[in-house]
Amino acid sequence: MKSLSLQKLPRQGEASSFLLEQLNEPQRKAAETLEGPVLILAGAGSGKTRALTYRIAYMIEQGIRPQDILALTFTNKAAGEMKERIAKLVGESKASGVWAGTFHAIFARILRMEAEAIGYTSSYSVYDADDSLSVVKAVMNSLGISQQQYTPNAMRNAISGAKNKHIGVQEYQREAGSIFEKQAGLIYQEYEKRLRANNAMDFDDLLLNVIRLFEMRPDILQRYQERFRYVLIDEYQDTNKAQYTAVAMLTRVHNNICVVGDDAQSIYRWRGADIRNILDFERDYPQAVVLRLEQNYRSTKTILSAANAVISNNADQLKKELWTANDDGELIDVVRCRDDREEAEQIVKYIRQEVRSGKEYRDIAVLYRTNAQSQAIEDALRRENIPYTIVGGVSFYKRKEVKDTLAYLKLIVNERDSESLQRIVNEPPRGLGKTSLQLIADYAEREGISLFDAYCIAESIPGLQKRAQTAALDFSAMIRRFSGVRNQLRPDELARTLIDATGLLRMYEEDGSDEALDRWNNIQRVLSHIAEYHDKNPDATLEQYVQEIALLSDMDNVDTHGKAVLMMTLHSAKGLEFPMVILPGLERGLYPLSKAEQNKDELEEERRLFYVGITRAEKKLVLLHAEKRYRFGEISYPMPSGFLSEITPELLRPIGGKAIPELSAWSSGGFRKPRHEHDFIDEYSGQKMTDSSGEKVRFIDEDV
DNA sequence: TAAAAAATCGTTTTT
DNA sequence: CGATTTTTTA
Repeated sequence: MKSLSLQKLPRQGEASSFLLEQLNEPQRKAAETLEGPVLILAGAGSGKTRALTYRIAYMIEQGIRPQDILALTFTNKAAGEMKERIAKLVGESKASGVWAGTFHAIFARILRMEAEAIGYTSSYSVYDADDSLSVVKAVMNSLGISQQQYTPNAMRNAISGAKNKHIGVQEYQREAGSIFEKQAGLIYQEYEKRLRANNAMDFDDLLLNVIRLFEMRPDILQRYQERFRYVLIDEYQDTNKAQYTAVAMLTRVHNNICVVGDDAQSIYRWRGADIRNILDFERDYPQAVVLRLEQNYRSTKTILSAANAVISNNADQLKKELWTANDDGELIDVVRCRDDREEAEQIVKYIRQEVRSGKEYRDIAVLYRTNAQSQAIEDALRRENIPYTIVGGVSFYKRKEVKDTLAYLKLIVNERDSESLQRIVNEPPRGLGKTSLQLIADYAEREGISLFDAYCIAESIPGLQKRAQTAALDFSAMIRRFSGVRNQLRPDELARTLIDATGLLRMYEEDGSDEALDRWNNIQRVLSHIAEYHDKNPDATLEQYVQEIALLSDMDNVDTHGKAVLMMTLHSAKGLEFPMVILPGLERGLYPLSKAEQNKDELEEERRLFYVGITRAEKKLVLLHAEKRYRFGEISYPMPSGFLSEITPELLRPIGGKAIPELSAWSSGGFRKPRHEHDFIDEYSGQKMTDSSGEKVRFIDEDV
């Protein structure tokens, strides 16, 4: 056991390493305090990633073996960037030895290697939220629980919530009080049974099963404890109970755990993130060294003051004071718009103006609360020929044809994956309708065999039509044919011939409509993606590809250096920064969401989200809100967000109406009754404003 | 069985 | 409003 005193600790000014010279004082401390628990409270824009990468580089420089280091991040993108930056500091060969990835990706890898120990095979399937929802529906059906009374989504959330809190079926059922919870307990139990039967894990299982593995097999735990002598965790404020537990187990022996986070940026409570993990770190690790990175290098004084003012309204937080040596910068524009359409036009205007003054499109980001908001803005940008990239939304991987394609691949890797099987058994149509499917499923259940095995012996299923029998047999034979050669063929070739054999591509080709063509293209994209993957990982099997792709998000492929304005949700924007940030939709009911307004904790989370949004901006921040918005196909007249009045008025420049005197009145609830549209136009039409470039701009009445 | 028509829903945020 | 699911019809 090493102790701190054995460590070579350079005194102030006595830089021991070229690396450390490039850091400020607290960053350097963060980088050189290698042994024991370390908590780094890193404010927004304080060079957190820099401290972390230099720390790892310094470790390697100090002779720690790269493969002893485990760095856990929240997104694949963050992991990739970290690796890249480490490689720049210590060279590719050393950097590639470091284990860096998301919790889910790293744990999935561990589980693939140790699958047998917990009753899985290494070719287990990973179910995303959609898959698991569909299992919940099936379970509710078979248990005879009405989907009217409780929505499958609510049930899935209950199950996932329990898992994130590391609560198993037994415990959940024991603690269940309400009828809802009792029902959820039953569904939970059956759900687990089915996933296991399918040799499948959902996202939450990737964490839980690692804990189970470690609990059941101390020998295996010990191996990984030995292996990961140094563990670093980024975005610690967003870890959940399961992640906390797994990491605690891993680090118990060497106790070299270094976590970085900012409680003010915790925005995943709804997904089970437990802010106590970071708030209680000092209690959990009494010997912990606590460091604060409080100098912000990113934003102007104005932007930072606004952020500080907003977040100070939250009660529960660790004390830190973020400051900056940067200039005051421009005031923050608060733009009041007539409706969401005008809001989009205003955004266009700002982008235009910024580009005219010499900025690139990529310097600008539009960050919204909900994906639905992107539509109106997207239309306006397209109309105006402004290049843009939308992150997230309807994810590529969530599209029907892409999921179908992957389901075929998953099935040949894991025949027990009944979820994937049901998805594609009649896609394209093979003459296997609802009744036949039900008949086969019932038979499989009765005989206690897997769904796939039932398809293989379709000829002996009573009541099944001749035509359906042949279809089922042909289908299962095809799957088996490919399954048998899945380790002989190259993954890309295998995938291509399989998809060819399924007739999926042909179906869309024959359809010929624009939509079908689109789908055809998407399938081709998947296939070329596999080819690309094979080029990069020549030894990887299709099995590995299928498992890795399940953990990929749209965010991971975002090009922040491209030539387009970026549009995404605030959640996706965490960790990014832009010279100009535009935040639309600052209205009550939307931001904060109406659901959060009643609940203090949820309201505070919304506020942290706003804080994240503000602190993405380097130079210029624009806040917009509309007085009339289409929501749910209906017109609503929302009040401006209460968050707006939390910003010191001196930092704001109101545009589009007499916003200053009214801001506080609005947000304290003094907003007038929804007015009729003609009132509105009477009041504002023709009104002229001056924008920051000094030119006359017409805000209303400007129909494009 | 499959395609077309009608009804029903629902909205945070995502690894 | 738009996507998805259920019902009707060929």
